[in-house]
Amino acid sequence: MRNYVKIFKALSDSNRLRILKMLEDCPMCVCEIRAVLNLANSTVSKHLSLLREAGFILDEKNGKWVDYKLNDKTDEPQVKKLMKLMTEWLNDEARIKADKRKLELVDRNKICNI
Amino acid sequence: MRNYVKIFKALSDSNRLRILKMLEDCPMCVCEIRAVLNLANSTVSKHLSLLREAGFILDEKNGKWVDYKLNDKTDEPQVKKLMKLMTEWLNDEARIKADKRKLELVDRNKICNI
DNA sequence: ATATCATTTCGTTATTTGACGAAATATAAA
DNA sequence: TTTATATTTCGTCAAATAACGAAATGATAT
Repeated sequence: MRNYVKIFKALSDSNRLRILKMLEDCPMCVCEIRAVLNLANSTVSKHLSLLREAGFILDEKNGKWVDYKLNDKTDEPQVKKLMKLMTEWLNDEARIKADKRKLELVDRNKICNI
Repeated sequence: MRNYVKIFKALSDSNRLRILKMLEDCPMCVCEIRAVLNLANSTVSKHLSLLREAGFILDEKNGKWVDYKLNDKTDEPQVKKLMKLMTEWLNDEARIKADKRKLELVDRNKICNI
């Protein structure tokens, strides 16, 4: 039960939904996500840790960055099912489409250097 | 987007999940739910209004009671899909099974009269 | 019409959440 | 090894949430 609540809580914030939808396109580091969402770095980091604890994403060290990506191969059936649904949902939302466009222009070598 | 958040928020509370699982078995009034969950009447009423606003349940006047029931025929695809999943999920949880057993013993003519 | 009773609304309180900036950590580059 | 920089953790604050009891509402039954 507790785990179900954790999973649904992870999905019940618009910034976290935006993050998940962007990660469908490609892995991203904290400062790339920050550049799109216009949030503080620490805020993005917190959102990512909630998504990770719920099982939706994985992190991977990559040079000086930490890349976050969807946990596509999860063996948790609930998470797997919800991630599948999420790929079908929200695709027509203006906000989501705008995020994805903005994401294409983001170059981690330029936008970092806080 | 706002609607997605509302839907997931509705599912991200254990008392609301317990309510939804009980409603799979039969419609219930506020004081029946209250008797199973051991919450104040007003608290149950609030949970029900959140579930209703998210589209998961409907209410129907029935004599002096208001019966709440699952909104099985909803035309909102997200709600429909999630309700389908919920019927498959949580069935083995001890808490849910206990709720359903307790529910069978509840007689609204006896347990109301607060 | 009045009394009864299920439900909702209101006001309050404690807890959780989402945000921030600053400090701590860890890795890469010089 | 020092410096730069990406990320996380910590402390704080404002807003949202979940709980309660009391009061208000609405419908039934006497």
